[in-house]
Amino acid sequence: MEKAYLPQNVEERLYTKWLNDGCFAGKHDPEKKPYSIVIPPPNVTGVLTMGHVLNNTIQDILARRARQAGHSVLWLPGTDHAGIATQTKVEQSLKNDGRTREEMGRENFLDHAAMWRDKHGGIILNQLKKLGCSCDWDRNVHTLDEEYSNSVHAAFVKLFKKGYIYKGQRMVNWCPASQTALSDEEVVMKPQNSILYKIKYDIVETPGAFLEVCTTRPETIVGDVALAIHPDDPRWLNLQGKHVMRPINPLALPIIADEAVDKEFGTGVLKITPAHDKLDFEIAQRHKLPMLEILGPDGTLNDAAGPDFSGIERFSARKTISVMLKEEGYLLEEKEYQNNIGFSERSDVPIEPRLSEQWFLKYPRVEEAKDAVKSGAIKFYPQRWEKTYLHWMDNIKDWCISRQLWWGHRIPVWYRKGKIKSDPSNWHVSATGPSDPENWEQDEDVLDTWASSWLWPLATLGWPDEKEMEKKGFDYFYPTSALVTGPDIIFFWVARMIMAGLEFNGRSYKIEHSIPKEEIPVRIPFKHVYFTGIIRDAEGRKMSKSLGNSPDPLDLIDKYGADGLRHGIMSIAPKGQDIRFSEERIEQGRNFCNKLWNVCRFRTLSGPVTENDDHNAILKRINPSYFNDFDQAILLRLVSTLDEIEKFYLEYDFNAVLQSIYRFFWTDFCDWYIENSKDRMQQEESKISCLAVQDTCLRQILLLLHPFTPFITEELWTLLKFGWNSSIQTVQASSGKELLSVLANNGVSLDPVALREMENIRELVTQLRALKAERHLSSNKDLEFFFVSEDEPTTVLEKSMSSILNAVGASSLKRVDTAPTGLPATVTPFGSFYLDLTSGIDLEKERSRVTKEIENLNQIISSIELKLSNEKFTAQAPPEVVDGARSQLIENQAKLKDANEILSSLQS
RNA sequence: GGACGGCUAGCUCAGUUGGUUAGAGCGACUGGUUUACACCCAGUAGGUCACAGGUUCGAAUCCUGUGCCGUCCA
Repeated sequence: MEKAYLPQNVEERLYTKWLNDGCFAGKHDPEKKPYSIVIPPPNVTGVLTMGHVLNNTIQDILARRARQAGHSVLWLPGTDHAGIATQTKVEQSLKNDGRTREEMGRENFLDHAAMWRDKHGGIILNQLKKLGCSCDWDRNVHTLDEEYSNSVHAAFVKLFKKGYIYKGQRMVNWCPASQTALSDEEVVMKPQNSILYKIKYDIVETPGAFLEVCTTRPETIVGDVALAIHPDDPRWLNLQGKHVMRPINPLALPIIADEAVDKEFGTGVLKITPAHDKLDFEIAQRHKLPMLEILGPDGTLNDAAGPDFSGIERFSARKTISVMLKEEGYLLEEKEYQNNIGFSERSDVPIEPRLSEQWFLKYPRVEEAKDAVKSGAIKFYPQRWEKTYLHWMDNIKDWCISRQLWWGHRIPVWYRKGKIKSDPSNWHVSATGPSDPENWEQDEDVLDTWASSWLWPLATLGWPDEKEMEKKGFDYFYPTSALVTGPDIIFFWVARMIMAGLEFNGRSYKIEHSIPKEEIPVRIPFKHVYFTGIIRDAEGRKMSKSLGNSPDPLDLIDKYGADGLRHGIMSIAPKGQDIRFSEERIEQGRNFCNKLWNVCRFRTLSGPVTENDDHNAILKRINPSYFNDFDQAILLRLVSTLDEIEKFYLEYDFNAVLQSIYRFFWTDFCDWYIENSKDRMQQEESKISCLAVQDTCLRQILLLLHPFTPFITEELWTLLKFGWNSSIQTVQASSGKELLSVLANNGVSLDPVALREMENIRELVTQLRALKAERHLSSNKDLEFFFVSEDEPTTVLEKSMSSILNAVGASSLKRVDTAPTGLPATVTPFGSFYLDLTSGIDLEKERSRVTKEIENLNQIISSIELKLSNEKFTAQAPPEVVDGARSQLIENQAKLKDANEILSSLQS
């Protein structure tokens, strides 16, 4: 074996082997329990980010652990088409060649975009392979695949027939950059430093009188159709029936009263621009006011804004108009004002509320979707995200699902040529289209990408095609076991998938029928949702391309290995908390792998590994006559570690799992057990037995680690011959109970007392090492210690003497009747130990050290005494706590006595 | 404005229904080529558990309030 672990020698070779062996195929196997996960589909043209690394490592851990547990596992991979993002990129590349999509035409553009996708797409899938992800690649799905598209269309048609999809002229969030409508969820509110303009509107009927109106958007004045005031406002009575003159493009506008006006804002008078503001639109509808549209789709003012402004971009129009108002004396005041403006999530430009004709979806199964989570049919980890989910569900509004794009699923609605489009009797709605296509034209719009990916767990398993569902094992794998995703898409995706699952799954699809409660658990798309944290940089900022603070995971894999990266990222990912990334942690992941490699290497150097191929074969080599406290203690720790880890997995507490493995492996096994084994390797019989215990531990360690670090564990599994020609992938770590019973079957029983004794020995060794280290004698192995002890702890000591001497680096521990004077000493669970030094002792320094220890003990003792003297404590606290305090008092008093004796031995 | 999360050692974080002397890793410092591992080993220092009240025999942990940081919603 190499002296250091070299992942590049292992990872690619093993991954290829796994693929060739078909280890990751999700098969319908009635003998096994199913376990399934669908990947949150990344953007097909995206590249791997640290967020993906975290998210997919977790999924791989779940998949691999389930495989080890004997489940038939399906981890279904795929990508989505990311409508706006991809189209924007493709259009940008066209623009660089001096072309536009409009001049290419829809068909050509889509061909071009598909080619572009095939060229740049799928990179991320190969990156996931590098990371070791055990996806069933043969099942890879893309949202624009024909089959997937069929299910998107089928869902649309079903919902349309049910009356849940409708077309309407509504206020929508318009993105002037991508020139499409967006859903409410795609709008990000940002606080902005704006200017609040106070503008004078002359009252037509009363010359010289005027109203003051405040607005941050003076450019919309040319779209004003009225002014509004609250009916409770006392001024309203005087103004009833009167008109004001619009200061730009002069026109007499009515003054109206509406309860929606905020009396507190500005002057309490609101200008009504119905085509460009949500509230104004509602008010205008109530008062039957005209809709005056003054902005075009690209955010420039149009002809309706008048010849002075037509063609001017919205923000320069704002300047132009405010200057005009000022010059003409209509601008009364300008002041700085902070308000929230909606920005397009994609293009990062302010969205424009715009009146347009769009397709909307009334969400199905809202109540059932809430119930599914409330009742625990779907569990969120951490649970607190339920609140966020339910709050959104409580305030749910119809979803604008049409997008003015070409890249996506075209809406399956056709209009009869030459007839009025707005009349539904001229519509054809079907997944396959009309039989006489020459007489129809299809709707120009495509669906929101989320309106395709909300079907992900259904459609990837073949829904709604019965044959495909059968082939893909729908009934076997659905509902999926767990979903791993970020809380940032809880509305976009998680909530919508739940509703889609409830709506579409089930053979008994009936229109307008509510779901019986008992059907909820079979219709839901997943049982558990695990929300990861968001990866931030060392300063706590989100990782982004523009900041350049995101490391390339592939570079990290080259540097530290995929296992190192996986281990590192999992070690810094606390449950449900955001994660501060630091490369040092990944380095530690690599170091961990190297440590594992080396301890296994040491194992191969210590003796043959020929009898390792099954658990019993290993345990049979344990010889009870050479089975000592060290063996007892490490196996007891192994048992408790196995139990602990099982518990942590149930809570999806991966961080705790890893910590638990780390402590057992590094501290208990390497630092104590292996170190103390070295002594026992001298004799053949004790060596054989000791190596059997080592192998027992290593075997479980590899099994436990395999989900986290699949490559190195598989490699070592083979090198230590734990499986006769078989992979680690389908072998499960024992539970504590199982291990105890299999040990018992092989004549090994464990006594918990050993663990306590081992703790005492550890404390002794540590103390003696410290005594040496403080005097820079740690490399000196010929030192002797004297010790004074009142009771007879020596059996424990004698039993482990050579290991202790080895660990401390001493030639002997000699019991003496009277304390030697003038020697550095320490109090241990086995009495006072004196370091035998003939020279170089600084008595003053020794005294101050012991004095400090005495002070510390006194403090502890007095606090326990205080506690015990409190009658309420002894009466009310649980007896075991009181007893604990008492025995602790005795222990510390004994230590104090020893320490005092040591101090007096140091008086010259 | 509302909701949620965080504040524990220099840094990153554990700390399970309140119960012994609050832990780990990294970093710092000291020493070390001991039959695997310097990607390592041994040891040392380092904490008013954000702050203020309260409940309790007992609070990092429960309650109330305040402050700061972050996220989401309006």
